[in-house]
Amino acid sequence: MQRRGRNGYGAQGRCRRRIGRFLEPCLLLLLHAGESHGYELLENLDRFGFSGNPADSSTIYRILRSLEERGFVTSMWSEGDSGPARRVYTLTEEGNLYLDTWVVDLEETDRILHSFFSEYHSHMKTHHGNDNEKRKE
Amino acid sequence: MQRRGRNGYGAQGRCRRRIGRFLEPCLLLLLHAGESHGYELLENLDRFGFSGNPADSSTIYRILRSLEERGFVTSMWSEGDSGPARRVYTLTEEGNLYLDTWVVDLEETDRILHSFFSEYHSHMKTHHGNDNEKRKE
DNA sequence: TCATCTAGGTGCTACTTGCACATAGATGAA
DNA sequence: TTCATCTATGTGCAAGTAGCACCTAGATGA
Repeated sequence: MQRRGRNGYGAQGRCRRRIGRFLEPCLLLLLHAGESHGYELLENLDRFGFSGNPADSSTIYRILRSLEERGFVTSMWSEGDSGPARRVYTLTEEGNLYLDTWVVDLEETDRILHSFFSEYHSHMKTHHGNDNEKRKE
Repeated sequence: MQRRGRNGYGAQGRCRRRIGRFLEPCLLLLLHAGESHGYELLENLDRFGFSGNPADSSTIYRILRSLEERGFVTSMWSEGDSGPARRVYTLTEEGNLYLDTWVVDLEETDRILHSFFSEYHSHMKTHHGNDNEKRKE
C-alpha cells in the first residue's frame, strides 16, 4: 500500500479494458438472438467482419465454457436431427446484463480508439508526408 | 496440414488482430511527435483517454524495450537537467512504417467494432427493452 | 538524515488466443 | 464393410499482453 500507486498508476484495482478480438461479446450478442451451439456460433461470427481472419474453434468452445462457469449462459446436450450431438447454449439474465456492461466498455474503447485516430491524423496533417523533418534538425 | 483448416478456420497463419489497450501504437504515435523517455510517455498516454484506468509503468518500459529489440526505436541515456538519468527513445524509419501498419490494423478493428454496435443496436431496437420474450415461448 | 519525487526496471501471475491434435457420431461412396 | 469426410466438441501447449508487488538509484528539499 505504501508502494503501489506511488506514481499514481495501478491504484484502482484490476479493471482491464480488454478487447483483443472481443469474441466474448460477439458470442453473447449472437446468443441474445437465440440459443445456439458452438459450431453454429463459429460460423455466424463472420457476420461481424472476422471473415478475413476467423476465430479458432477451440477459442470459441473455451469462451462458451467460461461463460457457463460464470453463470452467463447455460448449456444442454441436444441430439440433433443429423450429425453428432450438440451442446446448445442459452443466455441467462446475468449474461444479458453482462452483455450490456460489455457494450459500455466497448463504447469507451471506441472513444479511446478515435482519440488515437484524431491524434494520428491531425499530427500527420501538420507533417504531411514528410515525417523525417522532426529528426533532421 | 491434413487436419488444420478442416473446418475452414485457422488456415492463413498467425495474423492476430490484437488491440487490448493498444498501448504500443499509442507510444509509437507519441514518439512520432518527437523523442521522449518512458516516464514522460507514461504521463502523455492520458491524452488518449486512458486516464480513468492508466497503464502500468512496467508495461510501458517493457513495450519500449520490445520496440527497440525489433528496431522500431533507438534509445540513448540522457543526463537531464534534473532528476535521475533518462533513457530517451527515438522512432526509426522502420518504427514509422510499423505505426502505419498499426493504423491500418486498428481501422479494420474499428470496422469490426462498429459492425458489432450496429448488430447490437438493430437487435435491441426489435426487442425494445423486453429481451425475455425469445426465451419465454 | 530522511522522506519524497523522478526514472527505470525485474519477477511472478493471469488472461486471451492460436495451432496442433484428439475424439466421436453420422453419412455416403467404393 | 471399410474408409474418407463432415459435423461437433474438446485438450495440450505455447506465445503475447498486461497488471501487481517489489526493487534500485539519483536528485531534492525539509
